[in-house]
Amino acid sequence: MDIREIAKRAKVSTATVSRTINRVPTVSPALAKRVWSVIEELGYYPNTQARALVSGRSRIFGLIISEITNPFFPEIVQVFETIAVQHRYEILLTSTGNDPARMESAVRRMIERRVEGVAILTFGMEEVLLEDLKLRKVPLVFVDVGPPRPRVSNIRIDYLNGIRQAVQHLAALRHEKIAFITGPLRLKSAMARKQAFLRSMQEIGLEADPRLVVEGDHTLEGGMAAFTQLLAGPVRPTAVLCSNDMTAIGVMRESHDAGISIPRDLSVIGFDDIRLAQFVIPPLTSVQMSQPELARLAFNALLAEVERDVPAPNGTEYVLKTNLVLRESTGLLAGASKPAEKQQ
Amino acid sequence: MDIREIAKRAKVSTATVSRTINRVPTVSPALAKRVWSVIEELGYYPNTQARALVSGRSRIFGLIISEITNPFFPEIVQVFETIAVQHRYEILLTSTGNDPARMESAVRRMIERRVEGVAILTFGMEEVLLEDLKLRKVPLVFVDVGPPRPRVSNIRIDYLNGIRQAVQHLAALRHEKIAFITGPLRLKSAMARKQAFLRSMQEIGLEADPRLVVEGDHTLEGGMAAFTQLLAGPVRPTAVLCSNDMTAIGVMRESHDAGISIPRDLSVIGFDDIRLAQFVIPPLTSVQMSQPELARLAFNALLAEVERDVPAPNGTEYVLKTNLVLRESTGLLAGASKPAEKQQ
DNA sequence: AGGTTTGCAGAAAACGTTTTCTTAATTATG
DNA sequence: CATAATTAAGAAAACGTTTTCTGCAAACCT
Repeated sequence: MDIREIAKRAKVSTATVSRTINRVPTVSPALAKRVWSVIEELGYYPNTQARALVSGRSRIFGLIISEITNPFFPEIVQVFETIAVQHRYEILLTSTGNDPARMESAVRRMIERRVEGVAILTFGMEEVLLEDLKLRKVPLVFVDVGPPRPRVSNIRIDYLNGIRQAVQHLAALRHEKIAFITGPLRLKSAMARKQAFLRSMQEIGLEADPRLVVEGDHTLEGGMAAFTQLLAGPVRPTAVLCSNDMTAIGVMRESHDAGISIPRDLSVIGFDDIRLAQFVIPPLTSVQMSQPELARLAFNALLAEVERDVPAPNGTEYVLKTNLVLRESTGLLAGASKPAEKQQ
Repeated sequence: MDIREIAKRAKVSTATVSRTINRVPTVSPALAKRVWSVIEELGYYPNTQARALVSGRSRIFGLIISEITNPFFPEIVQVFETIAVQHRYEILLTSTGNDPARMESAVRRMIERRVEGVAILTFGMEEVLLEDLKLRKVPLVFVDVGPPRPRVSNIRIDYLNGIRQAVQHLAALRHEKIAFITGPLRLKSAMARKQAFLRSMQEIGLEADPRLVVEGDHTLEGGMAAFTQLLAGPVRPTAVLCSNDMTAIGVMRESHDAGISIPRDLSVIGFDDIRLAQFVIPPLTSVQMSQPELARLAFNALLAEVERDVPAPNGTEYVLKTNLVLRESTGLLAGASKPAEKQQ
């Protein structure tokens, strides 16, 4: 059943049916009513591929993430999808596992489906592979990529704000031996978090002991391994800041096994503030990077680019703040006396 | 840039280009080589919507799940997507939150995109809304829906196997006051799990105290609430079996706050065996329902239906087994003596 | 009243492929 | 060697829409 069938039964041309469906105002109410009633009656749904073909608009956005099984991403996907549906867009989702081969295949498939834009939320693994997309003038939005280029927008995460709060929070609790477990350092975002940590330490005159900075991989297991490594090292940290929440949860898991009590013997801070952070024991203090907000920014960046009729010379830069949210995984350094007492 | 451009430059007809791309064997190697080199040179990617339009095959499957933020689903999505890509299919993903309105919109969008099949993994919220799909003869695969119908396959979960193991495991540890926290009972799957529990209890002559069966909602918070309700009740359970892992994790969280030690004071068993179950403290004993396997079954069911040239009168029924996996959240009833001692 | 807008709706072209139909050239057959 | 069968590749139709182009009638101006 197609538009011609509708046209025939409503005794109008296919053009009129098309105009009716698309609510073009020039079609007279009488005809429109007739057309709609036939459409209802036959349960006709227009064929999107035919529409896309002639109109040149697929109404599809691509969404590239690292791993859907990483709890950081599902909420982003959820929000992105919800907004997309509201705007009558469909989304083509791919987890690439940060694997260049899979990224390439994803990009290719998206081009073949003629997506109108792609949000790349892999936090720093893009660059190389996306030439094809740029070449085809597909609007893109990245996280943490350099300065905006034509049709390429950027969401800059203000890591420093939240991480500084975290470091200062620990310092205020008298911690000085503060460890940092990084993410995989080939990710720009992981590098940026590490830099923000180092800088925050320096700002308040604390030495960031290189032996207390170890590399993780943003997974729970990676967090466990990294913490084991810290425990085996020469300096025992009293607090550990992690590049993401899964890492922090790994640390909590491992320290439980090692009989280290949180927050009594060790303070732990995560990053991302995924939902699960509220539910671990004890609830995890974390630097929040709002996932819904990130999804919204990414979608709107694409939409703005698509709907712009005068193409801007460059994409827009958006900024996402980060903020510390206090829970129960941090505490006063064991054995630290209160300042008042110290002064006496 | 389109197929005609390629044809012109390779000095062949568009038909030949099309045949080359689709690896139709009748095209001579010499021509094929010429065509491919032009394709490479120009970086040409075929337009999927044009292909779909004329061939009548969209190479898209729909995947409807309850909530992507529920940790049970991401792994399913992951595996489903991976297999789909291998078969050159794309997937249209929707979380419906079990909301009929969202389900309806999802179905409509999928029909408009002319999906070739839809996997509905909502575990028992389908029925009503899918008439449209059935009407259009779209192959479907459900979980836990009744007997197979034309073009509708079914994955039957063998709940009893795993739940019986769980109940018998608890019984073997001398538990008798075994509570059960259900899922939302409007889900058929939740009902089925509850029934399997009741039956397993009965089989071994244990009374399932109705006061120990409370309704949860398959969320962590729901688990906390349900357990609180149990604690406030007249009978204190020594073990609790949960309709899914998130519920069980909620119970663990709540019992920690209430100073109840697991497994010393309380044994807890989950259902699903999501990855997180291994990482909670203590690691959660759970009834495994393999998510990768489920995803594979669902995809293959659709693929089989699509590739069948003689349409079978009915869809196929697949069965997914469940099995208990032991970890550390279950233990001998406090105060129970060993059987040998008892007999002395 | 005669010409010029304006408004509505149909006819037909276009979108980029696949696929069917045709044709020309080659190979097999008696 | 003539004819039939086979093969390779081009021409053209088809897929289901949107959109441009046309045409006609009604409304508007001097």
